[in-house]
Amino acid sequence: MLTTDIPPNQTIYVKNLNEKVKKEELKRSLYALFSQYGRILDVVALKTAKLRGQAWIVFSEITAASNAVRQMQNFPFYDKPMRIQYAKGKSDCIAKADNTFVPKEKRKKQEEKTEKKRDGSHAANGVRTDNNGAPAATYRNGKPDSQETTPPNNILFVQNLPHDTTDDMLQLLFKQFPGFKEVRMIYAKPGIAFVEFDDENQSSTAMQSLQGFKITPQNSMAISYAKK
DNA sequence: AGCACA
Repeated sequence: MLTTDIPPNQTIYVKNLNEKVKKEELKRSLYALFSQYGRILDVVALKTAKLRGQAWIVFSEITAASNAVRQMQNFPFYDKPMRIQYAKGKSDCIAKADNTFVPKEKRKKQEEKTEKKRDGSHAANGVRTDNNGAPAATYRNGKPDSQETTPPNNILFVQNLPHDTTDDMLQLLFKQFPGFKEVRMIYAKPGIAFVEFDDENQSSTAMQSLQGFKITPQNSMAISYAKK
């Protein structure tokens, strides 16, 4: 029996996570890593005995979840390969948007009755406030204007990072692009970093893909070429 | 291994 007999869900269930990573950092890194597949509505992680080492990532689209399940399968994350499946149930933030949310007390045997269609209430706005309808990432957009100000460089200059961003978090994001060499955080100046590639074609690809990428809902990465 | 939303 494969782990794939769970029906597709817009929420993915990730296990075999490194349990030493603190919860907030874990959530931020997961958000950063998985935003490349689509808009993320919520990331849930608990550190209780039963639930540590696991997380749920809620996408706005099932297709995003499917791609994430396939493409990030066994991805080495904090030195452990991620094991990814579809979640078994529906996430609360989705249920709230659905109006099918049942507060915690009557969680026991709650099954949906055969309601065919609730007209009117589609695309409900009850979704969590995490990202106010802003795109999770602008990785499909063309050239940012920061590109026009400084001539191309194999080293990128990244700004507007959360102040507790670590090299590893940035590395997770940038190392997916060919030619990645290294990340250098400037700890004396929180919020910025340099990311080096082998050549400027590669740095430019990474820049366009990650331009505006939201590491947190408040922090869109601003990427430009480093000055020579 | 472990499927929740404090």
